[in-house]
Amino acid sequence: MARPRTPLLSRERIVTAALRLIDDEGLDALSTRRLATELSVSGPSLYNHFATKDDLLDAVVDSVIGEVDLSMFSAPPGSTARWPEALRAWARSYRAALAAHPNIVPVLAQGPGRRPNALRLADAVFGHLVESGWPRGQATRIGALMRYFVTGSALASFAAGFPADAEVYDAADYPHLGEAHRLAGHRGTVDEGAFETGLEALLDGLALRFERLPARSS
Amino acid sequence: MARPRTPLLSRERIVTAALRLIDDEGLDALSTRRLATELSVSGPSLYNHFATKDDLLDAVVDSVIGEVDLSMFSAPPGSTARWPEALRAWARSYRAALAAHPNIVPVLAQGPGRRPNALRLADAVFGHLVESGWPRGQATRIGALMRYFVTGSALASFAAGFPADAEVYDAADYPHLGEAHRLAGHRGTVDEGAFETGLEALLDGLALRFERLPARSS
DNA sequence: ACCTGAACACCGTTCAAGT
DNA sequence: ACCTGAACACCGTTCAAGT
Repeated sequence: MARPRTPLLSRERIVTAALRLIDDEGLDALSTRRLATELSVSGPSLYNHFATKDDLLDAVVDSVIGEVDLSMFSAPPGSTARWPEALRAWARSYRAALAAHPNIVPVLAQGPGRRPNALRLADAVFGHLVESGWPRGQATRIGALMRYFVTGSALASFAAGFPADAEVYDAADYPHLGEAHRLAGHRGTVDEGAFETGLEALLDGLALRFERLPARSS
Repeated sequence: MARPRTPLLSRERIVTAALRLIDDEGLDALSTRRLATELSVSGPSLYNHFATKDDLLDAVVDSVIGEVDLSMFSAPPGSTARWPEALRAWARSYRAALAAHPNIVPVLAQGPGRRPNALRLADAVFGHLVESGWPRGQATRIGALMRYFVTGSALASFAAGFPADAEVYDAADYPHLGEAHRLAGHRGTVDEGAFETGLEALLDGLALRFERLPARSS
């Protein structure tokens, strides 16, 4: 065929197909050749749009991060003590975006790198915390620890991590896990409950620290 | 050569070499052929000791989990309100074990599966919380959320995730990240500080919930 | 500029053959 | 039981060739 008069591929079409493949069959299922087949082109065609497979993965990751709502960080001025509400709403949106694509979370958890949406996210959180009265050092730490918690919670279902067959949990070896085989059945509620409990505990703990902050000038 | 009179390989030798390869060069550098070369045998030899590469990875992961200290959960009886101290000590040991081998954390974060050390860990945490007075449902959630936080914090350095070259952080795009290029220089202290802040906030938040629990009979 | 087939250096895994 | 070389069906990526 050689060059068609209207391009067969675009970065967007490739990213969409790659994400679907990862969602449906896991990160290991994404090979350049397989993806090309899915798009009805030959393998090397992809290299006209992305320099390497890693570059392509970066674009997939950033498209997922782009789904995270950041609007709560540009609230009207004067609402300075609203940071816990903003953080709560953001954490839920962040988790929802990642949990929709759990297979790609290990890639994304490596940090913002040069991905624009990831950098925008970090900027919005940090900026909001500083404007709310947190010292810059503390704001950095809070951004980090929130990312730890959210990515950890989206990385894999806690409940689904336990095998569903009861005979795994020999009472002699694991005296307290007798009911663990039932976890997989409740995976949605267990993970949701753990996330919400952890989020509220974190926000409460941070609020205690915020109250102890020396008075600020503003 | 064929079968030597004293075996060239053992599961332990293979696991040790695999972990070193992963630590030194990353998860992608671990191939069965490369690992075999490192061990001075031919590729297929490994299949006498592990059924698949995934089985081998499972063994590597479990050897890392085996380093986590669980002794704080078998404290003398009567110390029922000691769960925050136990959780704190455990979380630090857990994080230290994972942070020593960050490249394998994505694999390990998928859940305990059938790995004995991972199941032992889950059993110890859950058992201790229940014996301390937490309802079983809450104990499950706390085990989950602590794993979220610890694996998230060990998965990747927050600080190292930001590029060290200042020109990435265009002030027009990211108004608050002007100093972010310095993060990589402080990666140890930033990540340590974020982990400790988050851990204490979580424990404080959980303690508030523990106090609100209806009185228990015992 | 954008696609192709051929080619290179890799993979994980199977299997018959050797001791 | 435990190792070997040969083989199979895959990889990511490069490159010359086509329009």
